[in-house]
Amino acid sequence: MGDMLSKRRATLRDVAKRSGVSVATVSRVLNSPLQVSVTTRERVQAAIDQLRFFPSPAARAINSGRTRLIGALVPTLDNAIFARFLDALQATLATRDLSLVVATTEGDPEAEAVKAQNLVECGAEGLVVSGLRRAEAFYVLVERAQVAVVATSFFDPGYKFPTIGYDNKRVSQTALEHLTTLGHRRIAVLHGPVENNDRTAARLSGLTLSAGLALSFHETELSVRGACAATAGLQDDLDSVTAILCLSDVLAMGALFELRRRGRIVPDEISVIGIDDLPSSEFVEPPLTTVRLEVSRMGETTGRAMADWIERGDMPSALHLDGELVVRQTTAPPSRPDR
Amino acid sequence: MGDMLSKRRATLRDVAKRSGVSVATVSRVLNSPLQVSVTTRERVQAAIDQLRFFPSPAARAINSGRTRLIGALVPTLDNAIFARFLDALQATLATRDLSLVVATTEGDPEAEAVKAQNLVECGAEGLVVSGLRRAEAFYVLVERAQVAVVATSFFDPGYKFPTIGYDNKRVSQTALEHLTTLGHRRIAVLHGPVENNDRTAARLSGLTLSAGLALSFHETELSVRGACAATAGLQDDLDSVTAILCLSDVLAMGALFELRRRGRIVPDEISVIGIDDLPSSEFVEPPLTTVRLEVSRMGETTGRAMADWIERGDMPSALHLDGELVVRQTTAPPSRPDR
DNA sequence: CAGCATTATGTAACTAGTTACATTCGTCAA
DNA sequence: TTGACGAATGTAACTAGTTACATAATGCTG
Repeated sequence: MGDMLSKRRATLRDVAKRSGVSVATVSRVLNSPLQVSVTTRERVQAAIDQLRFFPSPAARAINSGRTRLIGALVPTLDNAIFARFLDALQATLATRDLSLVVATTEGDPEAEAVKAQNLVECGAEGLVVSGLRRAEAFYVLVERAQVAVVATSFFDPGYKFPTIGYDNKRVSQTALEHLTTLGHRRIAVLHGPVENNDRTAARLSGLTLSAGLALSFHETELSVRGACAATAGLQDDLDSVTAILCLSDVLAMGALFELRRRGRIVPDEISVIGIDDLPSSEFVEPPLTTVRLEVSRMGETTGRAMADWIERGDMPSALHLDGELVVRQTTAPPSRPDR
Repeated sequence: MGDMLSKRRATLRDVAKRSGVSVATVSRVLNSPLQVSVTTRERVQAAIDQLRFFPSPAARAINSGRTRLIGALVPTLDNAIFARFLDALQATLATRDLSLVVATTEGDPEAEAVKAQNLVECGAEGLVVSGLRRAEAFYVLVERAQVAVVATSFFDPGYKFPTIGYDNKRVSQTALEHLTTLGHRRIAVLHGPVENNDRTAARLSGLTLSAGLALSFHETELSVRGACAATAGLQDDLDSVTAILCLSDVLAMGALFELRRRGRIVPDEISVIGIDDLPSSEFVEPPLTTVRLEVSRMGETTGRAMADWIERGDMPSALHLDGELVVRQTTAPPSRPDR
């Protein structure tokens, strides 16, 4: 035994020396063992085991020019939507032997640019971002580092990068139409912060005022707690309104909770609709009517698109995913149609 | 202008040639600009810009011996617990200039070992795993690649790797004690799959039968839907039992939902307690009594521990986090104390 | 103005692998 | 016996950076 010398990690050269062959042969044992005769192969393998040799990823990367790393930039992981998206993205990339590096941005484009720089510096060959607002620094970085970029969570064929996602404007329209079709005319809209969240902005832009329609907008923190508070803050408005349109399910849950606390019966007295369709949306009381966005499909699609781009060089084209209205039990015609 | 030559990415040598200095000088401009005179610095910078030079991460890594990458292996991202954990972990690592590579294992140790191999091959200097069961291949890998490993989601000072987490046994005992203190004696226990989930197993092991205590165990898929079905399946048992102890909040939510559907009043007719304290646990109806596990603190702590280990070489010691009983409104003394 | 310190820059040897090309050796056919 | 071929292996030059050391150029002091 001669392990005592191992202060430093063993290198290819060490293995070569110990087994009395050249570095090339050791490299072959690692990468194309069949090219090496059985006897030497075994000898080299023994040396590898004895020295506990492990090839340096960096050295391999420098030769192949590949890191097999994809970076993802999302506002937060602590949100079922992004978590599910990343779960699917990671799984899909894994099937293509790509690993996923994640960074969170809090929705701030400047932070995104900084984190993107980090990701690229640690070797990301491609970046997945979400939302449409980028900082200037981001474009500079992409130009410099020549990384592939796919933007998700929205759809816009005219965007600087390929986009994979929903037409957020249309999605909120779907929700609104459902309410208006039922006969609702005076509707409160509950939405998360518009600042740094262009998906919210896009969804809002879908809610245009048509004749006889009265919309009141209420911004709140994007959380159950926030939505509770906002619903509580609606106060008297609550009486003048027959439905609450929540721009995401988390908010709808808060609204439902607060309405129940105040003894308002949903959907008899007031209707509620969300957007997203979280796993738990089906299980709140009453089960939530919502517009389903299949984020895990978005994740898969994004993963495939990115892998194809990186691997085969075919830059993906923008891909539109459709939101699907899921009618459950929180919406009904207004009890006292007011118009 | 002379950009037309840029078929290949520009290297340090290219920049050196173009600006008429040596490679060392270019390297200095990049890493310690103050050592270079203003005039040459500007000249070099100009060349860098013109050639759109971007230093190769791999080449840097090979010299520094550092990749600044930490790998995390979790069963899934599509679970608020792990997502929050990773969110905190990522954020903490980011403050130490480390990036997080994630891989999901579905709780399968074999899959974990394979993914761990991938992570190490793409350069991870440390691995964060969760749960205590490892595949043999995992140990071999760690030995070979000399990576730092921190195990989370449980606490065991005698474990092969430093552990950061809860004493799952004690956590479930806390929940059980709360119920017994209230006077419950006949309790149904709802838990997720034991296979490939040692946290569940540990929690179960905390539920020892003491005199006069009757526990019935019911395994189900770890989801709201699964818990609904399981609760429905309880059928007649439901009458003989005064409380349901759910080994995680997701299950408790399913139980609550199904109980309401069946017209059982919680906590008057039956008590329910969970473990985890999800963000929404406070907002279900009625608000869920549970044992809070601060996974984001676990994430922060793990991040710090890992960074210290990697950076300063101090291997962390096992760290125990306490679960905290949060009494809300789903538990009460049994209405018809049976004994 | 010599002497010496300081600053700026260059040379070349590192990091740890991969790989094109050259060499050696044995086998078989002519 | 010689030439050809293929398999096995070695040599050395790559990959793209960093850095120890050497050298040149400048400034300041005595």
